Amino acid sequence: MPPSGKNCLTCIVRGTDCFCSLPLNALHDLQVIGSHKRFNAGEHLLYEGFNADRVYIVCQGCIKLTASSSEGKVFIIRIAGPGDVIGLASAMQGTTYKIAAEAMEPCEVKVISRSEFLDFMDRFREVNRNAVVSISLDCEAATLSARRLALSSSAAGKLASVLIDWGRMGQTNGILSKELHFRMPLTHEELGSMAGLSRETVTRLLGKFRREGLIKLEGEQMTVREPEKLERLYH
Amino acid sequence: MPPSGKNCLTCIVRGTDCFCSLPLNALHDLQVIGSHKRFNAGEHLLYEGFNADRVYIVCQGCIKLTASSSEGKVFIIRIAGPGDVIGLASAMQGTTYKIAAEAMEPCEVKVISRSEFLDFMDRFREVNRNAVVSISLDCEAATLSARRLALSSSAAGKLASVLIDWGRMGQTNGILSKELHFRMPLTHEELGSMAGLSRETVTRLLGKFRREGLIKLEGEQMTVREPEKLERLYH
DNA sequence: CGGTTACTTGAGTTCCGTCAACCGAAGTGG
DNA sequence: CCACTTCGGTTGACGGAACTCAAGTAACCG
Repeated sequence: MPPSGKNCLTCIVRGTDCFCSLPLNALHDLQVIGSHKRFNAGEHLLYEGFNADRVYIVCQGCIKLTASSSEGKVFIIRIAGPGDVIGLASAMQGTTYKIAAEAMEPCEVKVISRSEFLDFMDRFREVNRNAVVSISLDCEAATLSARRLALSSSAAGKLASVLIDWGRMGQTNGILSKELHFRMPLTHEELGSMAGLSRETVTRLLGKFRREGLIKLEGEQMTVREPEKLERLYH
Repeated sequence: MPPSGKNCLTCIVRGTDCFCSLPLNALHDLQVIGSHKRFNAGEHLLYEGFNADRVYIVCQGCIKLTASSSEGKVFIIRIAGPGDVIGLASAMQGTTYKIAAEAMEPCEVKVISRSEFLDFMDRFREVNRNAVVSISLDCEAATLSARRLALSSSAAGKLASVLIDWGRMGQTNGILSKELHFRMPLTHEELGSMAGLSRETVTRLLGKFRREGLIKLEGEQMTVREPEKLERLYH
């Protein structure tokens, strides 16, 4: 059975920063409100500028949150996964979405209208609390992106920062290990979109990092051998 | 009498996105919790990395929210003013502050401990709602900064975007006017810190904008004559 | 008047984006 | 089965934009 199985009560997607970590009575409510929906890879859940009249809770799959310029340049702010809520900040303000959301693989989500979600928040203080934490996480992710782009003056620093942040999230070996070992399914193009760099520059830098022994690549597996050294490229 | 006069009930700082726009009973509570404090220009309210155990409500004055690199480079994420809450996102997550806050002029703030604030949120659903909106605004500001830095490839585009965003906030003529007229009290250094540019580049670009008739400068008064044209520099 | 802060301008240099060509793998369709 | 396309990655050459360094001006203030 997939993580969700369309049932919020038996769903195994939980965790400290997971929106769905709620007491049973709230989960009962969550189960019956909104609707379940699937998206294929490449499909958009929502677009920038649209009226923020609903929120999405990710049940399964990865979703790119992006901002685009009129010339077609794309910036990836964050990649949302199971347990994340999408569109919450804009919906809470009752304005328009400030970013777009695009499925990176086949995804399952729960769609809840703004008004329904507001009611849901009013009924349970835990929902309120989790919503606040969800938006806070969004806020931190955006802050981190901005800081990266503004403070690391070199392309190497920006890319290093993206790799390390990504690695710290998806680390597959123990936290205690000095090395970071993780899956890196993103294309150079996507890494570039996160770091504000061109695809070619990403290729060149990853090659350089590899040659210098800072990272190791084996297919989708990436190992950052010396996180501190990589981090110091920030300069 | 200054805007606040240390009394939340008679304070005139209100507005749609103001945290203190609350019903009377909540204001009564707000009046008695926390403590009132003053900061001189240049003093720090909080530093990056510190335990997020309190939040600040700005009563009066402007406060820079900044991120700094180890080399001393500074990035200004946002400038908070009366009615804004500082440190909320980090406090809600119970982690550390991700940014620093520095008074730009003599300021008055209300300091509330994290636990006291959480209680306050639990007592009034309106406080909850306003806290959510406050964090959402933070989130949007950070997103805007990130988008600016990532998507505008030229320095001119970044600076233009900072000027226009600043202008739209502090506009002193009617909203209907095509031109943006506003106070620009920031130094070139500060503008650079917001746009991710060096001080010299800001000087050169402002000169260029002025020579091209895109903006007009009279002391602290700035007029953006052709916002659309300036905005198109985004390229 | 000296000291500080902000702004201005010039010269030199480097970094990275762009353009272009090319490779290998995977998928598609007749 | 093979020609064709697409996608992701790689590498080289080039040029321009912006950073840095440096020197100098202007305004303000005790």
